[in-house]
Amino acid sequence: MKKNKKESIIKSARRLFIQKGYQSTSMRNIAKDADVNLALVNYYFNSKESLFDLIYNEIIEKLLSDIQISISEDNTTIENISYLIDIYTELPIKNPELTSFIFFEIYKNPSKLTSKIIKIEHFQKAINIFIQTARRDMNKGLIRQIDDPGILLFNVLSISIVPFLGKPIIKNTFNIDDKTFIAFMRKRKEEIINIFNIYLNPPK
Amino acid sequence: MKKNKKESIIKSARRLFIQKGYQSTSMRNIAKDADVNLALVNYYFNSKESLFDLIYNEIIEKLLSDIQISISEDNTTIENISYLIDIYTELPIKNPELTSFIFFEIYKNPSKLTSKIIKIEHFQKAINIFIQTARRDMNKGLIRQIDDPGILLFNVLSISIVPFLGKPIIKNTFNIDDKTFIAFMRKRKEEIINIFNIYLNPPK
DNA sequence: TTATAAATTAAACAAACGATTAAAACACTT
DNA sequence: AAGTGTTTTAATCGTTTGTTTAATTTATAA
Repeated sequence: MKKNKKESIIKSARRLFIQKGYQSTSMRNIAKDADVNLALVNYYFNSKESLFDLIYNEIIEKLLSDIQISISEDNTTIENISYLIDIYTELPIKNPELTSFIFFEIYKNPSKLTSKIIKIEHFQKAINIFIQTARRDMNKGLIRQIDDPGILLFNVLSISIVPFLGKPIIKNTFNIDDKTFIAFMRKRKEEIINIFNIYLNPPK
Repeated sequence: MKKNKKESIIKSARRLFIQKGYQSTSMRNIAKDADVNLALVNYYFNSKESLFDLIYNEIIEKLLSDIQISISEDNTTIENISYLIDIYTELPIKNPELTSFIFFEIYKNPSKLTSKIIKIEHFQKAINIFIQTARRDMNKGLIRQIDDPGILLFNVLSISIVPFLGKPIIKNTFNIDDKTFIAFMRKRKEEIINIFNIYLNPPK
């Protein structure tokens, strides 16, 4: 439990920022949680905002790199979709509170994301690969002709990431525990893949 | 601009709470926006929290009643799905900031939703109608055999509501304006209906 | 008009906030 | 052991927060 104090500040800050958001997390919260003097937080990280930015960027990069490694032109479109759904089903199972953090913090300050545009170029690149692969598979007759593969990708991401945004709603509404919820999500994962499989199957 | 002061406080509070969330909205913000003395806010509504609850409940009720009126056993499953997608595509177009407000405030305090369980009974009722209608249409051979119609409903809701949670992300990533965004959403609406149409079409 | 209640205000409360200061404790080299 | 730079601390700064007080204005009724 000794450990480097700087590290434990980051650890506490990450946990609290993700759990309660920027506004609801105070520097005193962080200091107390890390078992460290308040002034030390400002000593290492000059301000609350810069500490937050550190954690924010860290998370965005992780998320974008995940989407990148799952999409490849060596895959079929169906495979790309399956991997995407899999990753974005499993990732929030491991980090249950991450998605709503992302959404809300971006929502409140979209420009912060724009400043990370360099990393987003990789994201855009992955999108292009997905679209090109889909066009290729359309020409091959492997999948149905669709207007805009970008919308398809968007729909895949939408449907896979939403449960974890709405987790508290779902858990409360249907009155289920964490284990049941995760089982529900895994079952749903197969179902979603099935939906896109059937949808993309070219009509005879 | 005269109007009842109590009403204009509610109006300002609603706008600010939705826009900035609970924590980032101060009583002084609200008072100034409503052009009213600070103490008057506490005079009419005893505390910040109870003022927030008022608005919160109002919004939840609106949202749940919308889902209720779109689902009916007189519809086919395809119709139920189409109406749902339509409503939840159009609703956030009119109230762009509503969805992320809902998600985040529920996320931070799920128990607040539980206390509205009476209203949620109506929601549950609508869910049951959807499921029964789906089972009926399965027996009729109108739609494909599916394991769990609840998951289907859940997927429909997921895919239709997500764009507005991610609106700032999308707008920034793809660098588009509001009009283009709305057009994109409307186009996508047809696409989504199409996906479920094809998916549910019973295999010969 | 006068009495009574409701609406509205200025002022202040204690508590919490992010940030800074200046001093103390520590680690390290010479 | 003395000196030096880094790490850590207690204390405090000026603001902002939600809420309350007590006084004042306005509306209502007798």
